[in-house]
Amino acid sequence: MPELPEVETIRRDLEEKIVGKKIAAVFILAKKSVHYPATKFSDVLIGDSFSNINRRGKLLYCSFRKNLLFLLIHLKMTGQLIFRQKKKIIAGGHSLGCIDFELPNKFTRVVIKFSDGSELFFNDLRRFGYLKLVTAEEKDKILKNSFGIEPLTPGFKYPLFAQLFNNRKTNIKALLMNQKLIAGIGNIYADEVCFCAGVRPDRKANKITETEKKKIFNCINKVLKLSIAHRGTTFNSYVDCDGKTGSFVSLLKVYGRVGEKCYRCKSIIQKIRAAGRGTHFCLKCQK
DNA sequence: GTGTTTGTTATCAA
DNA sequence: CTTGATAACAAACA
Repeated sequence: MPELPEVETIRRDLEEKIVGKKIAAVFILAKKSVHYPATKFSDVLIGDSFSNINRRGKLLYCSFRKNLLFLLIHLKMTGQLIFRQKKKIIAGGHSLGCIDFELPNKFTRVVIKFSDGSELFFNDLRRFGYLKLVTAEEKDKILKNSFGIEPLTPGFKYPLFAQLFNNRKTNIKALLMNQKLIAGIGNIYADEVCFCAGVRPDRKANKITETEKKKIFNCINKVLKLSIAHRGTTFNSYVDCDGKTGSFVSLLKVYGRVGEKCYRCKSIIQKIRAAGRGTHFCLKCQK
């Protein structure tokens, strides 16, 4: 379940690993995962190279050196982007510079092969994610219409954030997960931010006090930054571009901890359904 | 066989 | 028109 910290980790990895490398071949193993005619998709990419890897919320968008189209990548729930250097076979049959699982595997949907022999694998168990080619105009339209304030940027200022609460009758969890209001927060970080701020996730947005709003604002910055520093949360299928797990899972305070003791007050973590999602919180620490 | 997992969109209601 | 709540999708696992 890649959210902002996981997608940002992948973005930074890709920037380092694939930018400038010449694309030699593209293999589309699942047509559904590519939102563009398959042969044309390959034609556009082959011979070109990535020039920039950007992110807005949970969406990656990449530009190319030559072609003017943009590649949008959404991992949805189970998408992975794994980069593998060319296999180096050494004496004894072991290989160097490889991750410890087989690629491609049965969840590999697209493979992009570079001219130096390295490969990028798009794996997606649930097939919700996609690779999509769009024009600059389409890209701009999507970025403008689909996303609200971007956390961790200079534009993420408290007064702007506080405005989102005005006259909103929905609960704070739904507000935090609404991509058109704030970009990048999903189910895990919505729960973690609410715990950090001491606010129950099912509280109505328009009943949240000024002090609480400030706490929520600060907690968004704090939680997301800390998670990025730990290369994200691996709960189910998320891995970085080396196929490695993120370690923020060990710092989760409430998500996935139903029935366990709150680290802060020792009372039992509750689980309810809010905004249509499994929602975790501490009765004592969150009001 | 059943319930659960979630990012996003579709749909319907107010 | 806006907002909100809910279902649906997909696929695997316990």
